[in-house]
Amino acid sequence: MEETVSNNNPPDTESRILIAAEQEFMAKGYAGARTTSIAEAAGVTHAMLHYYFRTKDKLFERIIAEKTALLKELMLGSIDSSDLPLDTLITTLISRHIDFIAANPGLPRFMVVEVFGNSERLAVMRNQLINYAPGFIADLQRRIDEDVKRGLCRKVDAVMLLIDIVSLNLFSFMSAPLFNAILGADFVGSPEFVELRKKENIETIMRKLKP
Amino acid sequence: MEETVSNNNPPDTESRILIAAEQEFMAKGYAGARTTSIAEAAGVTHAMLHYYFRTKDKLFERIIAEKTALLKELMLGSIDSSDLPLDTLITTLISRHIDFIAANPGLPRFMVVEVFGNSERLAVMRNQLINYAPGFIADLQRRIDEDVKRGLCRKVDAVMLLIDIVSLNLFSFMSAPLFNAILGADFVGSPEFVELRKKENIETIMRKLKP
DNA sequence: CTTTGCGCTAACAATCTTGTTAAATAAAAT
DNA sequence: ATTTTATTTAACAAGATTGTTAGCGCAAAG
Repeated sequence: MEETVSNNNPPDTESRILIAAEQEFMAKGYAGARTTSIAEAAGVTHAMLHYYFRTKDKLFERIIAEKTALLKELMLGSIDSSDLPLDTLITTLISRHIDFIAANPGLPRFMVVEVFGNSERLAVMRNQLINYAPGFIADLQRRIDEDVKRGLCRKVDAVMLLIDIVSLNLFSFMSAPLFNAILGADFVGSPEFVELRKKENIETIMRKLKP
Repeated sequence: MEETVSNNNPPDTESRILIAAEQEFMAKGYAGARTTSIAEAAGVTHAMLHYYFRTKDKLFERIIAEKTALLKELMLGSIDSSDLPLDTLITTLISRHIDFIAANPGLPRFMVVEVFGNSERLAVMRNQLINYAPGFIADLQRRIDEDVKRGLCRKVDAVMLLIDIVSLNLFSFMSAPLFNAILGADFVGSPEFVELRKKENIETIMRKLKP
């Protein structure tokens, strides 16, 4: 098994670089990040960064891979819950998604800026996740269609529904400074805001589905 | 009156630099943009860029100012229509907003990355727009409350409603490559997608408001 | 004990990037 | 026509940024 970053031992050089790199890349993006700053933050010579990861690019790919793995976990978790009744499923989906975002506050912005907006990087990530998505979407559509027949749900496209959910969940966290400017300092990220958005978005989506 | 960029004369040096700078900054962000690339794309010596705009920073501020002016126009237009009935107002709001985004495809991403996510730059933009926002929000809340009393509308917070609208409208356009990967090449940006999102988002928001 | 390999450091180097400057040219004013 | 001002160019320069390399020390393997 590979060595993990988070154990009780003091982190070794490689881990320290990875931790610093994650912070720097998330805060400033690929173009804005400096390998020297990363090395400094990690408390190592900047030559060490190249010794362990060769290039800035490869170090970045490594961080992207970690983040992709996180998304994969999230998706697997969603698929796990897919035998719940439709309304419970969607409530759980939104709730889990927002909890995930709250636990990884910088991630949405990072993903949109560095991956979702970049076709090449997106293709790489897509290949890592492609096995999970289509099955889940088809499954969700089937579930919706069943409930439509029973008169419990309006006819809705699963992809459009997921787009709505992701949009509603992600945007406010991506634009945290904007929303803090509107709603008061440090409101986004507070447990109250997290719960508020959950409730609000679940309500919005449920009403969209009601016949 | 100040000289505009878009007239029939061949654009002068300053305009050419501005056009190239806009493209470069929108495509790569502040950190990723190179003044030499901008100068090259504009077909001028890179010294000219410094002659006209002194520094990369000042050039960037100029682009930000232009984009802020665009947003200001959008907001003014929204306030103009604020004497319509509530449902028409919101339909118009969403429709106008999405048309605006479709006419300025790179803008949402640029704004979120370079402004909404950056407290200092956000403060500058906020000062340019602050005169318009609070009045509009208060106005909208008053309109909602009126309709609530008449039993035409559910009790909803105007700020939360606007957050929902902006989230639903912006996110898919910001993540165009992601959505194209899901929905098929070049789907986002097509007139069909624009109209689809309009319809979908209006429907979503209307259902959120229904008593 | 010696040797091998790994982690590490310090110094160096190539290229990129932003910004300056002195001088040439064109345009405008007097 | 002459002076003044604005625009442009080419060359230069400082510093940042990524990446390399030669060699040191140390621990483990032989």
